[in-house]
Amino acid sequence: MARKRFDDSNCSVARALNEVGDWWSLLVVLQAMYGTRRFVDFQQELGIARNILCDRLARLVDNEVLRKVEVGEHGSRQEYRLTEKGRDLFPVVIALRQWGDKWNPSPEGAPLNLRDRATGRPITPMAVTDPDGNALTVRDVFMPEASEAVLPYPDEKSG
Amino acid sequence: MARKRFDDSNCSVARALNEVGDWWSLLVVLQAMYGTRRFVDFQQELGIARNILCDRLARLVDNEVLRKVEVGEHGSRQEYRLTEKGRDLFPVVIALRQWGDKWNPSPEGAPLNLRDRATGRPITPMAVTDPDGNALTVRDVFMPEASEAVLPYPDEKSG
DNA sequence: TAGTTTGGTTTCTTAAAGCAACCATATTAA
DNA sequence: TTAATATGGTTGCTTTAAGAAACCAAACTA
Repeated sequence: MARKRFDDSNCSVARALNEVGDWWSLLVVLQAMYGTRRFVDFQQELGIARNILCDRLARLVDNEVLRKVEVGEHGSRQEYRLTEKGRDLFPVVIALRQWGDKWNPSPEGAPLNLRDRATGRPITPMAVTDPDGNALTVRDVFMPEASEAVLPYPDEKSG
Repeated sequence: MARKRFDDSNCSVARALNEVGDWWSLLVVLQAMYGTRRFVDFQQELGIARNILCDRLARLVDNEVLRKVEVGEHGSRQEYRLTEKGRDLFPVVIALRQWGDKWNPSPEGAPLNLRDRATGRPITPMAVTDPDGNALTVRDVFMPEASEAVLPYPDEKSG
């Protein structure tokens, strides 16, 4: 690939993608959210090559998205658990899932629905909102610092 | 790369990543949200190789995230504009940005802040919520269909 | 004591990313 | 009128990552 790195980008999206923006990392995190903790389980559930899984797990640990924990008496078993930083990717994963469900509906039919464990009620669709909870589209927002008043998204006549 | 494809995966996150899960696609979408529409502008702002940009734009058009529009009398100028599907990635991008700002703060200092164009008020942090707007963590939710009651995320004692 | 589980590493092949040069059309500037 | 420049690519080459499969060592299990 000869990938470009974005460590030093002053765009936080680019920096975020640097950590979880490759094909597998976010799926590993998702799988961890499903409860998977063991190397072999990640490998089987995702169908990922072992060397790539190794690399991704190590990088996610380096970036403190996962934590490697020795379990068992003699340290022969490891677990990979989400850190707070990792669990904090929940909104990202759910936003992506909802986008996928909306625009590329599952061939299987019903999308996965998540519910509040306490009340049994379904989660609500994610949206960017103002402090009153009103949804905002990309056209409703602007960046105060931006010199171009037109940013971030100019309206189009026919679109 | 010899990348694995997820077109037929019945996981909508995997299918979503299939469309916008590579290094560049989401940055192209982000740039489009900033108002960029022209090939050369994408190229300069992102510092992406031209052939890769070509490929990504074509794929985003194929996937109906972008729309290619001929502008100018003689069709010598094109613009790439977000479709509704593309604009609908706004929550994904913002969730990712907020995660990046929280966990990998900009070396430059202040994170980019977005405000409601109408009221000037800042957008709120994104969260997965119940119908009353209460934030839910990954530990607060479950999947009704899942045979394993423990899914999606088992609590850990020391985590 | 032989087999299995676990968590890897190594080697090799394939394919994608990045760079730079090239190219055709259209506009602008001299 | 001609030359330069902007635009939107394409082509060829090199580097590097992804994927598959084999190998491996420690520990547990039958």
